[in-house]
Amino acid sequence: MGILQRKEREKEEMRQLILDAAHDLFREKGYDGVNIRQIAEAIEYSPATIYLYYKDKNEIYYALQFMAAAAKRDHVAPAMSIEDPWARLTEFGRLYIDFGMQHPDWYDLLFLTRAPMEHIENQDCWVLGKATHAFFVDTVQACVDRRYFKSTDTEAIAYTLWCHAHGLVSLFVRDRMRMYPEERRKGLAERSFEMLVKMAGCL
Amino acid sequence: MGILQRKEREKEEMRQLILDAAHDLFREKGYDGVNIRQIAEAIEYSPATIYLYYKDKNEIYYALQFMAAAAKRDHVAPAMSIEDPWARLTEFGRLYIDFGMQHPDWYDLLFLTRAPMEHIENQDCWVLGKATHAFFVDTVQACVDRRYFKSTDTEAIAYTLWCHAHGLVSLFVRDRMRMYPEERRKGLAERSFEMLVKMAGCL
DNA sequence: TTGCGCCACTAAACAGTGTTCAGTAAATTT
DNA sequence: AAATTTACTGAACACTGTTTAGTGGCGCAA
Repeated sequence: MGILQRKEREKEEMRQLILDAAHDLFREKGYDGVNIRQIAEAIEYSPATIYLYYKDKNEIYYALQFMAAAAKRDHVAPAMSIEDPWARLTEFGRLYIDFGMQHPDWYDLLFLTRAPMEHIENQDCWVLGKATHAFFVDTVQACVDRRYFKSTDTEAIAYTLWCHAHGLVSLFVRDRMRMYPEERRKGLAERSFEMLVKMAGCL
Repeated sequence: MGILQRKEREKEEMRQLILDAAHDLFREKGYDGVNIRQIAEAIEYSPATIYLYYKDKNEIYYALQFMAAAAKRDHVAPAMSIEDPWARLTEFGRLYIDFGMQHPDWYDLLFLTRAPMEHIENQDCWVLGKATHAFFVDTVQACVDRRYFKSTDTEAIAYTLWCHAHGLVSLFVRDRMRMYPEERRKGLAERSFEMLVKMAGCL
């Protein structure tokens, strides 16, 4: 039954080929600028062929979103092995923001596009995101246990920190910092993060 | 020359008619769900007529965005007359978040759609936004002057507060709070805001 | 009043999307 | 070798935003 296996492998390779092409085009032209015909041309197949491997454009979208979630997890992974909860938390925050700044398109895909997780098809991405979030909350909990915060409302603390990091990145990614000159934006973001770290002790 | 005046008035009325129809459809179906033909049908004119009054769909978009900016300004206006800077700042924050929660579509239009302000056509909206932001920064400055904060970095303080409020609203608006059960999300947001207010004294 | 020109308006088309379908040729099975 | 299944495609469909070539009526000069 080697033929079936080969076919299965070829099918998977084709799915990956499509995804890689979509990914390249996406990074080059931004997400909205890519259409099915462009992907088809990139892999030298007809547009209709794409639909033999992905149900619709959304499925490609979801697959890319999963890639983004994995990339984010890998980006913040170094923080996970830090022993001290407080150092782990701050480094996690720093890396989270760093990821958003370095990969605005992926951050956008993960957190700024409209409700893409409502479809069951994208559960993989959602599971990954929940795992990362759980790790984050656990770290906050560890800090709470060691009395790094005044408050013991772990949930609210975690959410407040997340709000700040997400707000910071998304204002940057969606270009809502125009009142500050270009060259000062990153510096301002860094000062704000430092400020939050100091302030967090008062939470 | 009353005829010219009448024509001018009719032209303006038509522009408003289109805008109102677009606005209604937008609130009903969300922004992406509305197209030119639907707007045309709503006002009982042909699609081509729309283009006699607005250069393209973006111009309608910009006009709606301006309406959203005005609605936001009106929503937070009550805070502006509060004497005490600290009370003014907290009430301003509360109303800002309240606006986002009550009008997610408008908030989306203002702060979450991709770089809509890069076009000169939408300078009106931008001017309005900058004015509101300047008011916000002035209030923070007044608090700094009265030593409500430890830090004297007005810019960073203002930005940090904005990040939190914006992050809070946008996580809510773009439905990224799925790890919390529906009925607890608003409560969590409120606890987070209260926490920030307390924490702000440590900034 | 009459005829000319202008102006608001539109039907129909165009170009670009995502997506589907009938047909084809090759690979596989019988 | 014949039958069937598979992988693929050209051409179409339905739906976008937008443009164009008119058309009919209104206002104005004669």
